[in-house]
Amino acid sequence: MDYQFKDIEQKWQQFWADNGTFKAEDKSAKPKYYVLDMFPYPSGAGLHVGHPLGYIASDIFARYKRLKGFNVLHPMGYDSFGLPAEQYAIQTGQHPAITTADNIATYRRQLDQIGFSFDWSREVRTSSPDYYKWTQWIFMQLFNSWYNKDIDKAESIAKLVAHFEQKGSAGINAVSDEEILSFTADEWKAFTNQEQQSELLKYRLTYLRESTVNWCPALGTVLANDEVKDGFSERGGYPVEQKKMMQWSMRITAYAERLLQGLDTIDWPEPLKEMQRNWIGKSTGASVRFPIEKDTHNSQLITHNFIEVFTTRVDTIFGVTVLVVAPEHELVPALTTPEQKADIDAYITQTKKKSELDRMADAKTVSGAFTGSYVLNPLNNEKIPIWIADYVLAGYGTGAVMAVPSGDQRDYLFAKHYNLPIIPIIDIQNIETEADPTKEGKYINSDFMNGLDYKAGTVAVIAKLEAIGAGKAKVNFRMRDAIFGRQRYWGEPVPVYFKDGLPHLIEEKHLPLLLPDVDKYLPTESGEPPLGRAEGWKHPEGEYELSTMPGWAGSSWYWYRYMDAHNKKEFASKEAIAYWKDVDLYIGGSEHATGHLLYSRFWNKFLKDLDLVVEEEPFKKLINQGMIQGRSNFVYRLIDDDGRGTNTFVSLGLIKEYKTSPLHVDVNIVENEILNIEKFRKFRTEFEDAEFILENGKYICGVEVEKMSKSKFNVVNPDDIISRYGADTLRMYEMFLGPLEQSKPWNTNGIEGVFKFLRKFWRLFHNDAWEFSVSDAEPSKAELKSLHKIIRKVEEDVERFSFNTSVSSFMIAVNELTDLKSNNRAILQDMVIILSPYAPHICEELWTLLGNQAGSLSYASFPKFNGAYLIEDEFAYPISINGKTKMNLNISLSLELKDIEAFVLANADVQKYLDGKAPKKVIVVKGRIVNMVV
RNA sequence: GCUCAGAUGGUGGAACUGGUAGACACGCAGGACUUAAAAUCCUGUUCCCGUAAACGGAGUGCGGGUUCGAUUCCCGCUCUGAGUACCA
Repeated sequence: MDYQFKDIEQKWQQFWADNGTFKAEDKSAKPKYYVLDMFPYPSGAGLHVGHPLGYIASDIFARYKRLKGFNVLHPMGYDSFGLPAEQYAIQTGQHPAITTADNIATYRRQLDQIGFSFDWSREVRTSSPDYYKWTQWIFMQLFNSWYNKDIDKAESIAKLVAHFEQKGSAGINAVSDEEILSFTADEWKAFTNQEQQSELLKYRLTYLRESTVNWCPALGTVLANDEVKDGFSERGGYPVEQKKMMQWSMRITAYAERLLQGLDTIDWPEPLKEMQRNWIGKSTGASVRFPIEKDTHNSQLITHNFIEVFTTRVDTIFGVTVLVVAPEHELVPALTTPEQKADIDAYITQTKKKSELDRMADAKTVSGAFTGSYVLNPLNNEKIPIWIADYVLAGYGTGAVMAVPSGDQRDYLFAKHYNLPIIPIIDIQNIETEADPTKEGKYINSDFMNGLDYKAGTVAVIAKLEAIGAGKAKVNFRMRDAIFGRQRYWGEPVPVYFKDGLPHLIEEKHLPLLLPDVDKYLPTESGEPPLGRAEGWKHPEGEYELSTMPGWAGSSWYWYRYMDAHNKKEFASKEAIAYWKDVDLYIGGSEHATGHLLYSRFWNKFLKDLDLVVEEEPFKKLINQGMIQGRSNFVYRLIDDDGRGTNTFVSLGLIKEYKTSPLHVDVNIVENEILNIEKFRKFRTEFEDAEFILENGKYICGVEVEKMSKSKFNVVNPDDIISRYGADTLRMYEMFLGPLEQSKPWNTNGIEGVFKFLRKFWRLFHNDAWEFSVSDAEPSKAELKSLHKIIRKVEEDVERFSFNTSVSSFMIAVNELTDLKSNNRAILQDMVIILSPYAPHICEELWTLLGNQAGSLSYASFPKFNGAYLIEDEFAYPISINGKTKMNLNISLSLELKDIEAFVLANADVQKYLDGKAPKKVIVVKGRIVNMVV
């Protein structure tokens, strides 16, 4: 029979599902291997052809590892809480659970068609109560923990309480809020329960505090920093503003250093690690306290008598000529003198009006206002004016900087603009036109530092500041604690109720705290989140928390649930975690670099601190698959003399001769840039009687690479490809497209080649009448050579994730075997095993036709490479003169270098090239090349 | 601005530690089969000169360098893509 991909693929997909072929074993003598994909959010649009790219790669790898004798865990699930289902619910009233279930069904059908070897018995859905029970449980563990810096680990809050009871707050080195109390053991015991709980909240790893959040009025919710792009929400593109709110936060900053250090221990793409490093943003410097000049400030309002700054160049402290604080800085009202009040107020109003975008666009304009107050340089008591300016950010460091105009360009521009002094502090500094941030040279104008270099100077100045209590070395991180609440419906309820204004965990036995039904998915009239509408949803002791968890909650631990997906007692059993440990290979997009991938590492480290998991890092190796972009096609509509569009279309090569305007055309009616005119006439009714100006009898379309989207008519659906060519072709073609990690436009132009290859492979097993026919003869030398070449090549390629080159090699091997007219059973059976990770359906079929037990292919052994079959006794040496190849010469590989040289020089053709002259030098590299210099 | 990745035929791409640049595939051109088309098969296909072949020349973004030999290593530049940004 000819290659009937439809029947074959359906048959085997059914077989795998019925027989649980890919079920991973929890106990096995085989070594484990865990291959994970980033699970999808099941959107209503279904999968387009770009989505499966990573899944295909990981599936090939998983199948390959099974053949190599590993017990492979390769699961799939859905990140099914999220905004789109809720937006849809607001518009239609349909419960997000229903939308989500529908979408999941579509995804599942589409995924099944591609023939993935997922162990579906372990499927997880983050929106299922069986799952989010454990998300809530982990939240409770975070609530019950604090970070002990002395042992650099999270510990139970009970331990902290015990310490407070015995020794008070002395000796505690914790990551906490800034305003913590100092108390003795007796004072602690004298606190009311209320006071104690309020104090403990400042230590908990998940805590409640008023913070400035990214509020999106259009979405009615708070967004994380990584969900905001350029002042607009990533989803929907709505404006985002800053707002102060009581919010749940996660103390991820406690793990900043470990998150940074851990990057050196994992095999991830360097750009991705770099993004996390930048996001964590560690900078080493010093914090310095500048005492406020007593006479000038409004002493009634003052809360402390100094301004603290963070600087990475504390060595430049003698160059400070102005202290600049953020307009939002808490001391601004106190520092403003009556004479300057009008200026300051005007400036603050002006700043508030500017959106974040304006502020960025305005980066070059210098602006600011003088408060009228001064600080003193702690090292020489010089009076330094205090200004406010919006180039200083309230959210970074302390919201105040010591400006050194000679060393920092922004400070330089500021000083120039407002005529403030600029003091050079390094002998080789050139500050005529701009700041010079050099660290070379010796200090001048710097008191006791004069003559020292950067290293010695920094040490000296920090020592001095510490001695007088005005500063100390400090490490600062850019990363902020992560906001953990959303004012939305479709997320995990926070397992907390409020009593007397303080949060309390619900009892563990009452987990999961189920998401209640509501009449509408909108905020209440009083502005409470949608959960405020749930009737009778109340804890006996108080009101439940009304926000839900953010999208990243459920995805921050899901890889553990796959290890033991149905456990009712634990998020995963100790035994399962001890066996599967961590993810060996994780494939997904780089867009999660500073979101999911950072939060997951954070939760993992936390779970490790509690000895609930065994590895410090969750994902040993990570690969980013590239984005598949859309490839849009255009037709060119003729414009008439009045400037109106006509119903005539001009082929691409002729548009220079006419006046035309481009128009997106559905890529599914264009093949190799040639428009299918009949289908085009049916594309839209207005084109029914369209006319065409053709070239060579064809209409050629224009091409552009854009994002894949419905409005651009460039979405290619895997279902269409599969019904035309089959899943095996789709799988191989997606790999053939180019290197996995590279972004590339989708282009169906070459798919025929892959389809032809599979037919050619099928034909090796069949005679001219399409009857199955293989020979049991001894394989020939040439056949064995082809086979072992491909064995080695595929092993090398798969191990370095170079799937595109192995597809080429398969083509070469099949071309060679076709030329050899090979139908040798031994050879072809091994070929089937090697190809099966890429094209599993056709291989299963041929495997059974060869007489093997159905379904046993997935656990067959990958053929062993034997180099003996590849040994050659001759090599066609390229003979080059001055590096230019002139001819090839067959020479025995057993010859020594000297003999090769003699053999080459004795050759008549070589002599012709040399024109009778002796070469100056002859380079012979055995098995590679002969080069002569003349 | 900063950080990172990349630039190879008409197209997607290959060349793993410096050793025959353009594998494999698409497209295109010519041919076979066919009443015809589709499908299939064969041949050619980096560019330039040349009727074809032989022969010759150029050639991996640009300009230099190291080397017997550079797509690969080094220096400088241009362009493209991604991330990030008054981060003190």
